[in-house]
Amino acid sequence: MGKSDRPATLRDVAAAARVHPATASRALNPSTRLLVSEETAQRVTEAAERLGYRPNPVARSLRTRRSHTIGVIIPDLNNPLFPPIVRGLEDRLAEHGYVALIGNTDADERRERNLFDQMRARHVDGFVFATATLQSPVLEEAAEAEVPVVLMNRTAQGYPFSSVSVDNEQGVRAAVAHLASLGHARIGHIAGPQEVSTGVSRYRGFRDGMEARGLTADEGRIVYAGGYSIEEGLRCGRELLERDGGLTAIVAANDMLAVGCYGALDERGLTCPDGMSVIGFNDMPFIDRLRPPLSTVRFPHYQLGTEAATLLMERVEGGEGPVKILYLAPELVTRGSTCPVPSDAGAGDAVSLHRRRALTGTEPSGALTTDEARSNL
Amino acid sequence: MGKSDRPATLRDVAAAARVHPATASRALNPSTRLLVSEETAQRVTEAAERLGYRPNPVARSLRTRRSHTIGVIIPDLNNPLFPPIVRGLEDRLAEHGYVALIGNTDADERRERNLFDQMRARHVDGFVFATATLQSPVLEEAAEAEVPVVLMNRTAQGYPFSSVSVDNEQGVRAAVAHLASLGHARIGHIAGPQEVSTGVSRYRGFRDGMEARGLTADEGRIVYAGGYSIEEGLRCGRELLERDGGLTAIVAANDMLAVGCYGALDERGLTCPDGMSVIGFNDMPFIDRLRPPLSTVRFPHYQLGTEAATLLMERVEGGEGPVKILYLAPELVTRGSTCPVPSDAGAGDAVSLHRRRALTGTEPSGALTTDEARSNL
DNA sequence: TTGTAGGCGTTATCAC
DNA sequence: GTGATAACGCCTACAA
Repeated sequence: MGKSDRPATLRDVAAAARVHPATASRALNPSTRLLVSEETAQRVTEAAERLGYRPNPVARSLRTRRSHTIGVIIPDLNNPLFPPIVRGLEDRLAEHGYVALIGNTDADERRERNLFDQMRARHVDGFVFATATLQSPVLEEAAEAEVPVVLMNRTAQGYPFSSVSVDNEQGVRAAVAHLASLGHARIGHIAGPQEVSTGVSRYRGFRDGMEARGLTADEGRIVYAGGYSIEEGLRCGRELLERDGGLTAIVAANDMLAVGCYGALDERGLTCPDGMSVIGFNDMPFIDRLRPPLSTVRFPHYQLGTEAATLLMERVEGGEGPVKILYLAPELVTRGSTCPVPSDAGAGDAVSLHRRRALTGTEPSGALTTDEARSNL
Repeated sequence: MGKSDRPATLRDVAAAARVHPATASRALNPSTRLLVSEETAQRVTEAAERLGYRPNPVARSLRTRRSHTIGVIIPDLNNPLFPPIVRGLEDRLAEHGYVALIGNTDADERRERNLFDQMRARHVDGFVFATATLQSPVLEEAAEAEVPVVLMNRTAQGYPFSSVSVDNEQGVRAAVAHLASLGHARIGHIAGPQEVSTGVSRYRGFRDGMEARGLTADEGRIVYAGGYSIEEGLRCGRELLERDGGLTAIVAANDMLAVGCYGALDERGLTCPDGMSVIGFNDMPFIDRLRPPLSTVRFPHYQLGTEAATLLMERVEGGEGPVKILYLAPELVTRGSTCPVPSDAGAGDAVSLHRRRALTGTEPSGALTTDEARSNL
């Protein structure tokens, strides 16, 4: 180990190995090691070891214009969906020697712009955006600057960015099919914000899913949330219940909205699922411990992060290459928040309807799981 | 804005302002601006503005040996307790122009060591540790290296580090007092890991709280968790229930353990709170939505983060100064997981006991809150 | 008040 | 294969 209090520098190593610093640099750098004789390379490596040499990443960055740092911009780390995603991202980045700088926008465009500028100033080598909106000045700017970008969870069209997201249409179609198979016909939708891809595609999945079952997706039974928050879920849930229309089930565009919706049901004295079936999207951590455990659409959070990191690394390290649009398959998880429609309220006997569906084999596309085993751990 | 594709450098600004780069540097740097004439300072600032000049932080770091980066080492971002803490930390750091590098140890000492080394290699200006154990080689090393460190949430003695944590004893004493006032006498404890300060001090709070009420903290009613996980809570809960001993209430050293304990109750067919009162610690996000909503001990998560950041900034920017040990006050939050002991099981009528307490004014120290208003949002 | 010079630690580009 | 040199962009004694 280095005895002096100043950490060993490349010069020190070079001196100890009796070579020029440039040679030491070559010997220590995997990609240039072959330029130097095996013997001296050995000597240098040894000296480095002995002195406890650690390359100074700042100096290296200055020279190579690579910070080995990635900017990750998300709406809010407090949303339980993001921690596992971020961990996947960080773990995969770490394998490549990169670290993440996390920024929260709180869905504020100004904050997002600000974070982007700050991170650019810090010379990050690329960005992962989990905040894309359909029209986004920041993405525009990123495209112009030709900085490597990957979109995660949310997508945007018209940009030359790779992306990883979930097949939202399929997920919501499966959710609707599940409700339909339980006999529900009057199904409401708390739609996500329509300036965000997930909001749009889940809305589309809802309409398609209804249509596929011969049900009508009445606009009177759709309320649009301004954001994916519990508060908005509460507001929209209230509005749906006020409008009434004999709803027996609600498809929320994500779990946070579903949680808010639970609150609205409570206020009305309605119990879930007997009084109203509710289904969410994301299967975020702890959502299986609510009262009742929420039926929802799951996707692999951690993998969303790792895949995003991999796509970005391809861009950052590999240079040019095809833009990739990656979708992860969702999976319906049925829990306690959905049940057959009460026989007096539905358009027929739920159980027999259920049987009929099962017989005709019209089960929803997409995998289906129950997780009784998991729900108590 | 800069027209060339290469970002403007200090030289460019100097050239545009017709001064020497050194002068430009002085003019742009707040702390040296007074060394330059107001007129030229003006000219330089203007030129910088016009060229869209952004100082290169990498170059600056190389020169000043300051990365304006802080290493934050936590057990696991997936623990819902940490996101709000991390946000507080990041927000406060951002005010000082610093950013955080987050590292997760998963309670693995090797990973912690590794993260510490990686971050040191990246020349972070300081560390926040939320992973301190009573005997910690990494902290030892940090102390030797004289790198600024602040301990957060968990503390360790014998190190010259400032710390922010919660008055754990007081919190648990309040929890015990609450249970006692409900008539509980045979109270069990799922203790946290005893190599961590929170585990020890909450255990101590439990013993003291029992004693203060004239109750016995029987070791037979205490089980020690190996970590703050749901799994360990489940295991310890099972063990407590197997041992039996006529428990009517359980104090868990944190919310995760309490959640696991819920699972153990389920297995036994016990309902909470009638069959068993349970109380946790942390009031982590979403814990108020469990079935039943968990009574727990709350502390301000976000502020824990901001205070840690402030303490670290004092060290990093201010240099020497007194070590500060800061405690945040906890607050008991009573929800649906605690109720009076059933009259046939307890050592007397719960309600009358409750009344007696109320009359004699022996309420627990520490603030007490119920959050009916909050629980449904 | 401003300019000069040197260096932070590394690597790219020449020569030899 | 190795050495010399310069440069990445900035800051700061020191000199003028």
